[in-house]
Amino acid sequence: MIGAEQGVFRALADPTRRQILMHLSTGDMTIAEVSNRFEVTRAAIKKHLVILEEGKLISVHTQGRERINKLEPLGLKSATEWLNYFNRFWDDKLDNLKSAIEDHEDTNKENY
Amino acid sequence: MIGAEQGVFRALADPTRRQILMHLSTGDMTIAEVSNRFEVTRAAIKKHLVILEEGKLISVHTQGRERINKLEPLGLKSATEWLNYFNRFWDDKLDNLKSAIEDHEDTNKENY
DNA sequence: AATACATAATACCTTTTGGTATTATGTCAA
DNA sequence: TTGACATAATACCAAAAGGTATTATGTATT
Repeated sequence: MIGAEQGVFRALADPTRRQILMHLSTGDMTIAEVSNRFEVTRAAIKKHLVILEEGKLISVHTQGRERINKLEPLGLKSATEWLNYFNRFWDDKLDNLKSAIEDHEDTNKENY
Repeated sequence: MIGAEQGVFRALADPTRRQILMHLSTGDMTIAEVSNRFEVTRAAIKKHLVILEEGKLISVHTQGRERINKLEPLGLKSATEWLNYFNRFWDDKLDNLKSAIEDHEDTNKENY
């Protein structure tokens, strides 16, 4: 539960990086191919790719003079698990509320 | 699918803020109660709480001279949904892989 | 070997972020 | 009403983030 997710949440914090992940979900791309899909410089995109790599959300494979960037969806696991803690928490609250309502209904019935 | 999740991802990017959410999952707290659980200043915690509020992950209710901070787990919904896109994506890849293997096995059988 | 090309590395700039310290405001309680 | 207390607001600082421009490096291609 504790703390290996920092790199992932940091990587996801920037909208450009989230869009890069979306693009990479349609197929592997070189830096040039990624940056063609954005207005910013290739250098800026490269920085984003490094941060995504540090967060283990993508892997990079050198192929001649090109570097292929590949999505690693399993890298999102720690973030997903962290969020699930709260989703469970919320579900429990709803269950408790439901039980409380049912109990109340039962109580009412007893009054008749 | 597109873009209301920025506030949430921004809020989740800081480890102190994620810890605050964890603490609030055990019960509502005033600013003082939250900041007692951290080394940093009350003012710093207050700033984090504002960002969490902007991301709709908590709500704040004034009660006399105190302000009660309350977790809003539903605020995590957009982030969860965003991540689910990739979880689905990953599941599909696994399914495809599985089909491919099964197809290959079938092909092999046909050869006997 | 020479040149073009994809990427890396460096330097630099501006804005945002996370933090402290200090002062102000509003509310409770004697 | 006056003092104590919880929070707000402001000013300020250092570091990190996001970006550009420029130069360097390594790989293909001719």
